[in-house]
Amino acid sequence: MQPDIAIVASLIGETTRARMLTALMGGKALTATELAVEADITAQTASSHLSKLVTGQLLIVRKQGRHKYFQLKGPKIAALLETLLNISTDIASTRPAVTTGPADPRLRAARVCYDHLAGELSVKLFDSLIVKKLIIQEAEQVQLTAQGQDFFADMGASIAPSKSKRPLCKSCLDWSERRSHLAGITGQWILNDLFKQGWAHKDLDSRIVQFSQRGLRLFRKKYAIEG
Amino acid sequence: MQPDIAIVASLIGETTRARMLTALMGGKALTATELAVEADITAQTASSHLSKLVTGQLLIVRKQGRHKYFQLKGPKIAALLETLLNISTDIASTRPAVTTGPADPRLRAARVCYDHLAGELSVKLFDSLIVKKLIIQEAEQVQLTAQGQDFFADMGASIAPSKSKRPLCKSCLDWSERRSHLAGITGQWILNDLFKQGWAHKDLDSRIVQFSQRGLRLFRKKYAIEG
DNA sequence: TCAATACTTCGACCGACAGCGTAGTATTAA
DNA sequence: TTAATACTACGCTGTCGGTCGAAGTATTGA
Repeated sequence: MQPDIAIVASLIGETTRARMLTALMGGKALTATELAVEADITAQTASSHLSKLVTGQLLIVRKQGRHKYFQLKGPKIAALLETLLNISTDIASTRPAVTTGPADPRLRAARVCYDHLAGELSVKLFDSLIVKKLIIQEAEQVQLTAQGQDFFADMGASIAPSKSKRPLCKSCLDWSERRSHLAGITGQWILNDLFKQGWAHKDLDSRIVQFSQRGLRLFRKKYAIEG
Repeated sequence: MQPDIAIVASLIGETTRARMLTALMGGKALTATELAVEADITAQTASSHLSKLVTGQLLIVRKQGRHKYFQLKGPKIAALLETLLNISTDIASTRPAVTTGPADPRLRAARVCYDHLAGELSVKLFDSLIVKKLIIQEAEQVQLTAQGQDFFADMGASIAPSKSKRPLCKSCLDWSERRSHLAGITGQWILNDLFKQGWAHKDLDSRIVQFSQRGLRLFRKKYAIEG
């Protein structure tokens, strides 16, 4: 009668699979072996987990030669994982702090969150967009202002609304900064633009976004982020 | 380094606990025995599960005499469960339909979804609010129009914004109707108002919202819902 | 054709944990 | 005080499922 929450949750609720899913939040499709390495298990075990995740509809798989590329099935799944991540962070922080240990500073600075930018820099970006009135925030909803639409259009961004059901802008709670950053189509465009301009590249084995000196300077200038 | 998604997900990812959590989505606090009955297990097992859910920060507990009342820890948790419910529904519907079985028609008609109204009637309500331009919907975001604010204010609704971080309006995908209905503070107010006016009452052992003949008529009139 | 790589299937092991029976401790009611 | 109710602690059992080794199937490249 009621859809079974438990089957989806139990798919995520296993350490190894959770690690794989988190790795895939980078948005990039990964092969079975890459995911096996990521989760630190053998290929056989990985294969078993991945088939479960695919039949469980959390992942989709694309076969290419002798490789199989896995990725999150869609934004809904990504959103679910983000929500889980946020709640887990909340919980972890209110628990007798055992291992609050300082995370990798580069990871704190800038990283990929599914398909948009997260970390310190992204929070500053968010603030700057607010100050420049390119976006407005009400409660948990974020919207592009007319100025904002012009701003992005001028840079050649094709972020048409209504194309999909996905919102143009969406605030996403940053689990390292505990503040909002920008998700949604616009957030995605900004990240892609970063890479296209060559201002930064994504580390292969992690979610770290590594800026070049020049890239960081130009990025800050473009979005008026104080140094 | 990274908060562990798996521990939260695994708490939900067990059939019995999932049933308890779903039962608590009614928003009402329930005692341990009530939850044990709901999940069809003994009191001992229920006790064990509930203590896990409390230490896992998904539930809070209030002791009252020899009873212990459990409820979801907050709207975030409720939102997580809703998201899971939606995704599970999606998945269930695209799977070789084994048990699409017709749910309890009363449950389909009107039920409680955490703290707001769900089901056929709620979808019609949502449509009507759109038509009357009391709310507007863009992508997945919903907002109260000026007219809408007046409308609810005239009825004595104290739905002030910015009070909490919770949005005034929020669309919530209905798992029986597969369409949007209204959540958020306004959605909550509407449900409470329903009960206060005596137009409907909530079944004790389920999430069914049972309208009286008169209540249904007045409700439809108030929100201009076609019969 | 042969070798190397990528992934899957099968079978076995084993640890984790849901479930319950028994026996407790609070709290209420008579 | 006694009895009943609500919940909890402990120990046991049975099962589910994650893990890997070994063997097998596809795909690529030489």
